[in-house]
Amino acid sequence: MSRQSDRTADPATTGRTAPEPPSADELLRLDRQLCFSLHAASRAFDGLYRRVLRDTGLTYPQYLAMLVLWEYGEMPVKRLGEYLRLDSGTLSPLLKRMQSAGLVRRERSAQDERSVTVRLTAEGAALKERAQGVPLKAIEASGLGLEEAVELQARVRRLTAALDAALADEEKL
Amino acid sequence: MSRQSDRTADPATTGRTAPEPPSADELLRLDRQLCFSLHAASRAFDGLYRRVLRDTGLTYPQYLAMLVLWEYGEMPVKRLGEYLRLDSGTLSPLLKRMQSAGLVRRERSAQDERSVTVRLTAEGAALKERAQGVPLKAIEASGLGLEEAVELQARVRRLTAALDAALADEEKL
DNA sequence: CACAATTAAGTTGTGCACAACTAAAGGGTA
DNA sequence: TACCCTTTAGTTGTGCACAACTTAATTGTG
Repeated sequence: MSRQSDRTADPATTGRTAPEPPSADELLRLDRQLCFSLHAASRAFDGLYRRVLRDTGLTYPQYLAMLVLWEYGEMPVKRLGEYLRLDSGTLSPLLKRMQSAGLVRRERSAQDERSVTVRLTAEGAALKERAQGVPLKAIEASGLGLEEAVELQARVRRLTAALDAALADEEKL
Repeated sequence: MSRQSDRTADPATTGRTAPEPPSADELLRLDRQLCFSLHAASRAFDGLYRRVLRDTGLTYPQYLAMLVLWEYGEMPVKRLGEYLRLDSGTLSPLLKRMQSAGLVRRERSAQDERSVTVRLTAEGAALKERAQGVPLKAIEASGLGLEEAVELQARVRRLTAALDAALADEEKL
């Protein structure tokens, strides 16, 4: 049941691109395919982790925050945001929910009253044991080998860097 | 300014994996890197499109919906959701906003009163011209060549299929 | 035909992401 | 010291995503 457009061949699906530059319509079609794929992949990934994390009670973003805290220990909100690429507008309510769940505490720093230090509670630290199985399940479900996962990670990281640079460097675009 | 853990070597960053299976801690670290990268890449992509789409007034998900409608024309909400991998819980309010913006109309189908057909308005169809420049700007900002973009698209699509299959096939996980 | 099961769309509630803004603390310089 | 500027969190408002549920129309089967 092909749902292909009946008008023209589609270089993005045939894998053959004509030597002349693609038309605006062809670019829109490629854009559709690439954007859809990335957007859908991101949400599929979220869905997988939602499922795998179910019995830990964590959401996917909360799991990401816990991964940082498990690995590096307590740190200011600011630094956590740098790791997670999130600002306080997202982190403040996220951390508030995690505090309500008993996973972390937040305390104003004594040295710098502007800064708030995020610490794991005993419960939060203990949750690491229950999350031990998560990465393996996720990698298995992704159908990627370890090597492939590492390579994909590097590639995607370069992509992010390029996108952020484009956004930051040229205010025009 | 390495922020590496001081305890063990990190196969995910050194690019060398020991022959023995990775420890649970190493898997958590790899998981952190891969999840972060994918999640951050997705949001960086969103951010780029948010910027590039600014003067069209479209959000990124709205642009994705418009891409489908521009390419394939009117269709039921159900089918639009299949293209976009979105259910009515997301699509209903999204389409309502797009209708308020004058981009689409929604009409109950006469043949099947359960179904709602989504159609572009003249204004919505005309917006395609103003969006002609979007894909090129996006691809340039991503630092990908056309070939690379196509290949990445295929790879990411396979990943999504694997994830969805894992979610659907085994209710255990 | 009658009635249960299915399907399509919408609604409700929760959480994430981000822009724009506010509040408070810290740092630098005239 | 007094003032301004920067930094750090937090708040507000909007939109997306999804689970769970509701409503209404259609289909299938006895």
